[in-house]
Amino acid sequence: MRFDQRTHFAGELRPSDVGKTVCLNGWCHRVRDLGGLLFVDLRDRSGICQLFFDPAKFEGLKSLRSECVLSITGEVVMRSPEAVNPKIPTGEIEIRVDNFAVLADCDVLPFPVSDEEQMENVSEELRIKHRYLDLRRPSMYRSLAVRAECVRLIREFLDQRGFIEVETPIFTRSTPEGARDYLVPYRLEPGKFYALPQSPQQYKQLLMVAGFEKYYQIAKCFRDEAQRADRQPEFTQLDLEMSFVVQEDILTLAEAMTRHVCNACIQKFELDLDPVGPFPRISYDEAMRKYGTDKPDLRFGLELFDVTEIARQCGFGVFKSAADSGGVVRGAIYPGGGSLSRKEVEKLEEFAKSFGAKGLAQLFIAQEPKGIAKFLTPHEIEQIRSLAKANEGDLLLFVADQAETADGVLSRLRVEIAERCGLRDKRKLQFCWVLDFPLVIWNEEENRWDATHHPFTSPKPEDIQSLDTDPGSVRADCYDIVCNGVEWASGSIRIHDPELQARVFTLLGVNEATQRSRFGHILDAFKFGAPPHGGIAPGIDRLAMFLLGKENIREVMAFPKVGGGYDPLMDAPNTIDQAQWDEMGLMLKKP
RNA sequence: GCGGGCGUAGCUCAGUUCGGUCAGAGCGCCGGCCUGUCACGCCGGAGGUCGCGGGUUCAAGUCCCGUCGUCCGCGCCA
Repeated sequence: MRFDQRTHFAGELRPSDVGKTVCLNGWCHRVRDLGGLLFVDLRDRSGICQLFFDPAKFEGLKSLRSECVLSITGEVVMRSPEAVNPKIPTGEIEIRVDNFAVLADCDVLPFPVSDEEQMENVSEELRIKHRYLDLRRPSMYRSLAVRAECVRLIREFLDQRGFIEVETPIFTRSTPEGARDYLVPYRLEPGKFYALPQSPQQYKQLLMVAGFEKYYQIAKCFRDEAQRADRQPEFTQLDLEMSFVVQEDILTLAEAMTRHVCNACIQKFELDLDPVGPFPRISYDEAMRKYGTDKPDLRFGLELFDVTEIARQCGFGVFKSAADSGGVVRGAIYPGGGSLSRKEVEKLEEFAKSFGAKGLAQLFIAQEPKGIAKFLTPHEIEQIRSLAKANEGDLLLFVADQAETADGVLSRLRVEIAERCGLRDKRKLQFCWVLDFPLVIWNEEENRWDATHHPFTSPKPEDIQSLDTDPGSVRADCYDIVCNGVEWASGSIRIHDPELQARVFTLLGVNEATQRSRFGHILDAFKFGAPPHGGIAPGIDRLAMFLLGKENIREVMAFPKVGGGYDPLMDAPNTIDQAQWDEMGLMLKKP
């Protein structure tokens, strides 16, 4: 089809363009047919401009339907003062159309594309099935534009500092550690499979051995695990690695980059966010002690407190037995919670139970303390009040259980309390560093040590001596960036000494034969002059979520999948032809 | 793997408590009217396997059982 090329973008026309004859290409956003005159809002990537049609001059105006594709020529004219629309940037002018052509018709739409308010409630599956329509909405375009700008700023920042961007393979080998792999059958040897990378971890270390020194990649990662609002089966990380660095070098670089990228985006897109400040640093131990989690939301205080020692001595059976059986008694503070109704407190208890608490003991701080006060002496109550830094009118909530359970419950309760108290400031992106993770944690079920981060993470040099005697006490050169209670980036200094790497593998229960078969390539590589190196990997999708204030990762991905990893747009995954089964040498196992 | 919410017109929802004028609304769509709208307005109309299957009942959108889909969460996510 022939059509005239546009001379201008619809959203950029202003009174200064009055008198010009322009050609616009775009979509029919909305039609207003007043009988003796007709208006169309024409939309393109840049915005919206009102078109004026004189029905006396044209045939076929009935073919102007929502979301059809239009090409028009006409003259830019001023609107009369009372006809100005202050809601849109082009509202002072309109186009008097001389010629128009419908380049493509549009069927009845599955959802109201032009109505952002109604689109809020449209089912996600339907939006994703017709994503090409959903993405026509200016708000969706803007989300992807912010995301693209993040990536552009990252590239610019790292390129200026001498990094080289390298692509690593999507077809690689399975590493049974960590998440479940996505597998791709290998045609030439039936029974063998590629795996899609959970991250480019090993490749980037090999690039360090190769002497690239400063590498990054905007890398697709694949993990076959259950989805969440902020997790998709395939997602994107900024993967970066540097040689001849210590932990401080990575921290400095990553923090500077993050602040630069965020603040530039906030400014460019006029995002509803305060500038991102320096990142506080806290140790893993401190995070666990104060917040019960290694990803604390630091927009507010509400520190947890530990009353195990008081509990051990007290006359309250629930507390005492928990303390005596190796558990803990920890608590959270609800400022002003003394005025909550019984029903509201019950809701908090239900909340706690849904995360595994057996109960939620309450202590109301007042002239006449209530709740579990009757089981405690005035001295004990005062000790607890002091530990909790509580004042009159506050409510203290306690979980008595094994430390892991108590922390799990209380860390979530703390966030819930903050939410109810309006302490989760939407304007704030509170990044922080969490440092000094333990190298390994004991896996009760499998009866072995697991790597906290991954098996290539270096122990702190000063802790290596305890590797064999007291592995649980060994800290790692490992660091996370957390933002508003969400893990955003994770990194470490890597082991570059094959002997130390072998010792760590042995600690993790990976025997020598398995080390050879599964990690031989990287152990070999390290024998040929591996430099000290380390890196970090922040999530690109989540960064876009932070900046846009989105709770859902699908809002910042062009073509996301729904719940079970299903893509309603492509109808994938799907069956394959018998010939493809045969060619792959595969058969379906009968259930 | 588990728990909870939702599933009724193209879209968003009401109706499900307590089975019986209960096939409804707004938007969209179609037709008509309309010379300054911008969520245009007014009049009229079409449109439904109440997710699917089974059961109870004289009678099921409504109650029971099963199942599928989706959303949120738990487990999982080196």
